[in-house]
Amino acid sequence: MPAKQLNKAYDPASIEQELYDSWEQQGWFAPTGTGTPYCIMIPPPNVTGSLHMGHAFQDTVMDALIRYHRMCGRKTLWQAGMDHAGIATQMVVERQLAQNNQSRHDLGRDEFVNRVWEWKKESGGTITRQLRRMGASLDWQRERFTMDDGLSRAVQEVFIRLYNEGLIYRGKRLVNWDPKLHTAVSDLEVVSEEESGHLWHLRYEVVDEPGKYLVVATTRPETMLGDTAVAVHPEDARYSELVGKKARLPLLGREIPIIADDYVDPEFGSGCVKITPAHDFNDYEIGQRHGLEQINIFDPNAAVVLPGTPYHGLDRYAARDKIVEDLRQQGLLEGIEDHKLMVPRCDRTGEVVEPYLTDQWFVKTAPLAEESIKAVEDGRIRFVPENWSHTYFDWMRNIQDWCISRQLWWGHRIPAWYDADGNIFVARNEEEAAAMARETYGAQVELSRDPDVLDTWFSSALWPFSTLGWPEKTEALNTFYPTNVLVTGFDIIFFWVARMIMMGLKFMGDIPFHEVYVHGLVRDAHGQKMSKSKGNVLDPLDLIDGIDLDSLVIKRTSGLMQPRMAPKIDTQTRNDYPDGIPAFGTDALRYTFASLASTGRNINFDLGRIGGYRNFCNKLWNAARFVLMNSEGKDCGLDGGELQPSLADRWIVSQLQLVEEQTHQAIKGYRFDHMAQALYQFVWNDYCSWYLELSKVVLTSDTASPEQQRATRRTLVRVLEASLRLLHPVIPFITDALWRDVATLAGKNGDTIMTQPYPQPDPGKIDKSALTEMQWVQAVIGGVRNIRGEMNIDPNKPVTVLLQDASPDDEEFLLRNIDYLTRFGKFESVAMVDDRNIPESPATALVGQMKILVPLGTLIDKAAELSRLEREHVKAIKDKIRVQSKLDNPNFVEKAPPDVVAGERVRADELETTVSNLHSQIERIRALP
RNA sequence: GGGUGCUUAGCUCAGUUGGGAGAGCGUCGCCCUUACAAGGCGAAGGUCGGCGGUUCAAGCCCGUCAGCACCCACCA
Repeated sequence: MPAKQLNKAYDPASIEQELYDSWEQQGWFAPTGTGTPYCIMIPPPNVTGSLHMGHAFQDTVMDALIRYHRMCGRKTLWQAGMDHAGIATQMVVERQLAQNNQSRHDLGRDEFVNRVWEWKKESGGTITRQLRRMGASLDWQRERFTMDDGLSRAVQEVFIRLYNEGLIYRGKRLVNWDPKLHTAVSDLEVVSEEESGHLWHLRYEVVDEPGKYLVVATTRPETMLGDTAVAVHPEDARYSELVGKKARLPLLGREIPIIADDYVDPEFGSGCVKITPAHDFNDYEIGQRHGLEQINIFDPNAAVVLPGTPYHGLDRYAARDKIVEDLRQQGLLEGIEDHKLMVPRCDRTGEVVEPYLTDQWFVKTAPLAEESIKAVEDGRIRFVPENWSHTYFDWMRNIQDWCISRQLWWGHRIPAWYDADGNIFVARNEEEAAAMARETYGAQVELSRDPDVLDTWFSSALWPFSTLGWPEKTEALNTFYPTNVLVTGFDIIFFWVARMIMMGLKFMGDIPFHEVYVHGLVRDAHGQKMSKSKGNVLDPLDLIDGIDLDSLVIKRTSGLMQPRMAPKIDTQTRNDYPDGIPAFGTDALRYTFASLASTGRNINFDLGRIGGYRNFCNKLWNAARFVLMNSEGKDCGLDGGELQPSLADRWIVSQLQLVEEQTHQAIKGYRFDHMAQALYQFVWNDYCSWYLELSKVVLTSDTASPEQQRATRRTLVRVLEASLRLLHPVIPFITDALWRDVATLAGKNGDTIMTQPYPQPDPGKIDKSALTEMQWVQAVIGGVRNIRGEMNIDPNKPVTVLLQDASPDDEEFLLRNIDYLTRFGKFESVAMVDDRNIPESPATALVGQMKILVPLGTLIDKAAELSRLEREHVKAIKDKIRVQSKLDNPNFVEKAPPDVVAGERVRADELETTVSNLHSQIERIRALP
């Protein structure tokens, strides 16, 4: 494509979609070659999900790693797939049914599950479409779903093996129960937050001691219906004589024991605690210790089931009100105080979770955890940043058994059957279970299957090997397991990371990944969590495509949990984005994420930054246009021919080696922010601001030789081409679009940049003398530019430049680079002077010992020049004092390393000259009329 | 109650064996210079949260205090 066809301005929308389609159609996302395998498993997004900023960030990081390693020649797989998300998905479909006034029970289990599958087929792939918009080079050919046949088989296999080893058991335990969903949830799925409540003080009479009573304090008076004891501290003198006696439970009149237990804090409240083993986790423990009865008082809706009492059928909160009122009337309510308490809610439904006694399945985790702790301790698995391993250890060392059964319909059905006596047969299918039963009984018996399904995280835990074909011994497993790195947020270390490690070690006999790169959570520009209710959510696709203000407002204010927030969000949004959000394109978004990917902490997404990176893309785009204009159809040294590289050519090639090295190092340490900054600096400052401008001197010169022009064109094209490859992992679209135009000019062949080798630094190409000389050129030009800027000299007005006190090196540099200097500083002329012929009133700048003089004659703005010089003078004096005081300190000279001392001496000398030069210059300007 | 992390320019953040304080955005001044005004050139701006210690030398190491954020936990 000829250069003139490149648009003048970078327009992401016009390139991105087309390129992605071509990548996918060509099959370039699949692993190829014979290199060392490299594999990342995508954390499978929920099938109900849509892309949020956290995904977009995480996927950018993973895609950058994948593209980098693919270009480095590794046989690279980024495993695609989705999670069936049990609760979330079931809720979506139930909500749809509810719109037609149906419940899942109206449909029946089979029909309901069919309906979920249908929904999944129609709208379950939103997020995979969005991933494509992000440029994610996932191997879609291998896409898996946690409920597909292969993965379901893995789930069943794992369940059966764990059961047979005694690592899965079934039992009646107190679990977290969601009374709305009618299912148990695991500890992790419960989030407790502080809420305002009350502390009720109740009087329990002591049996056989008329008039004597104990006062218990509770935040949940309704649970008193299930009390089976009152506890005091064993050493609490106030109550020691009562221990062993009985208390009479108010309202019901049951007699319950008064017991002593260390758990009770004598300082808190009255020092007496009511014990409800069936509805409180602590009380459950105490009940176990003391052999107390467990009285369940709720049905699955958390309504009271105590036939014959006035509370039967009341919801837990209605029961609370009535109980408190009844106690008051009987004079048994000692008092009520306000109280802050932690309220446990289900993270999916927001419902207050009820501790509830039910039969559930559990994984016995301790034996699995042991090996998993070792794997991190001995470094087989490394957390990045390292401190997350503490979080991991902490949890693993105190791990509780994992409740894996859910009373839902959508999920992997538990492979267990029961006979009429409640005997359990865990098997691959009903026939097998029946055969087992026959063996036990010697006769055919009626079996019923366990209705429950497994926790979604159970199948997620197998993801690193189930996706690769386990339990078959597949080639893919052999090649890609263990995977290289897991990229994830710290919020699911317990849910997922820990469990994958346990399952991987158990069933593969090896770790699931070598490294865990833990990133922060994406927040808004001020560190606030992005949430619908705060109205500060940014949709990655809106940043890519742009969105007008009204649409944004509508999006943010519709479907709110608290509709009364809408006006506030409306105003706030109109304030923050008066013109809506412009389209930045995927590459700019990705570059922004990369630049924010520093270790560990939160990622505050500042809209101000994405604009800067869009501009960076535009810069790159236009640099490419410039290069194409100047090299297409011209001799770029492809056919051989002598080359005479300029200083700038040698310099930029040297800088390229340095930035290549930095880039490799940055990726190795997962410091995408460093990578982004190094490449930004190189492309914008070194390549565009300096090199492209310097190249014009050769390209447009009448006197430059063909050898010089050839060398410059060659350098121009090759450094651009290498830069595109360096940048490609982060900004895949623009780099491929440009590369396809630039490649042949740089002597490269291929259909896409994706599969080109990643640039490797060659120390042999670093030309130190070029670096030194270029630094001098930059300093001289900088000095003159500074004078121009500060003196307000018209940028177009050529100036005479004189150099004083030049060393032989300075003179040599000047001679060699006079073309650069005249062109860049808009010099009218440049010459050496000695003390005798310095002009009347020059502005000055210093380069080492050398003085740059720009005679201004009567044009000089005396005040401006003085203030400029004085600023520098003060700074130099401060530096000088600091350095000198160091050198005056004998301890420093004795104890600091010699090279440091020597360095300071050199610096002191330089500053000495600088100060005196500036001083005399100031005197001279002052002396002017 | 335990634990972790953070505090550096107006804003968002880098600063990895302790040795001359940085970037982007924003601000100010001058320029529509033939790749790019989504641009060019120049400039201003910081007692690195407070205090103490170690050291010749501390943004960096140690202690302590303050503030912020998050995680875990059974105070009824």
